Amino acid sequence: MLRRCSSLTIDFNKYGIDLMLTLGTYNFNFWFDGHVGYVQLSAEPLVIAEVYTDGSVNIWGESCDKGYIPPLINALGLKEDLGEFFDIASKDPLLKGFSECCRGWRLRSSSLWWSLVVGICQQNASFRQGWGMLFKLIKNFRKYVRIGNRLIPLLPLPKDVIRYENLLRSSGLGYRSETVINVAKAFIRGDLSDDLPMRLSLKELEYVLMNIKGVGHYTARLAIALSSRRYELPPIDRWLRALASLAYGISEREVEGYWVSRWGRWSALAAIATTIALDAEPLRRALRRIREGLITPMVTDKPSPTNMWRFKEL
DNA sequence: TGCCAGGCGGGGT
DNA sequence: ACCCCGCATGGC
Repeated sequence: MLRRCSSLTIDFNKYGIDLMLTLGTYNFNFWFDGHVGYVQLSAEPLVIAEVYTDGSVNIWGESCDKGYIPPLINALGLKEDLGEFFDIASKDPLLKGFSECCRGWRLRSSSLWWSLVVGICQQNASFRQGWGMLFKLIKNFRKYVRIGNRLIPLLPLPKDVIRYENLLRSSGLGYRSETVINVAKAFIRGDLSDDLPMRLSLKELEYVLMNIKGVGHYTARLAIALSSRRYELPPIDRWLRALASLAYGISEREVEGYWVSRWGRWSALAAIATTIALDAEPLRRALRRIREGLITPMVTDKPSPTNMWRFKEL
């Protein structure tokens, strides 16, 4: 049970933010319904922002400390100026379409812990499978909080997944369960903490994360991007490597160096945006989309990054 | 029904 | 620095 700590209205247009896109991309049915979104700002103590697409915001918390504004700004990228990113994107063979449809998009950031879980679930799996795992994981842990007359599912914490390890397996994570456990133990030990992204350089952070068995370059860099709003290190996987090789006309081994020279401090954001632009379709189909110039998100009846919030099951 | 999918680590060379 | 393989699971 939470108390409403504060109500405010934010002029998201002033910041160039499209809330429908920002809340609706890579989100689940139980956190966004097309009208209102729930964004967890802190786990302990629990603080949740209830964000309506018209810009009104309620802050709900166990206790009403005043410190919720910086996390809110951070979670929604309120002060993030993506002008330079979209300038590069507007001339880019992969993201030209994205720069036209999606200027108001901002990445919703999440805690380092949850960002790692997200990354792990994308390993060696299709987009659909990975997000299906996360969906089931959240539901299986059955942690809810009541806001108004809604029950909002909460993220499991490191201590939860260690206590109920079996729920990872039954969420379909397969051998990835082991990696999630390793990460959870690192948080319990104190080797990892959610404030690490602010304290360490990105290279240091990457090094620390990669010390965990099951976390490699891809997962570490995706987690860094999702949790720190710093995007210098691109998570480049087989999928993006092949797509960039085709779009830029370079060999796969040249992709990472070229990607960074092209996108600079926006490298990881560009990688994530590419998945949105191509609806995270499996490689074959994504390659075909590039050849056919279909590089903006499409309206489909299948789950995609921009429409998956509409699905009650994944 | 096999085979593949936004990786990874451990084993080779 | 490379290359190669097995790996739990779910979807097709």
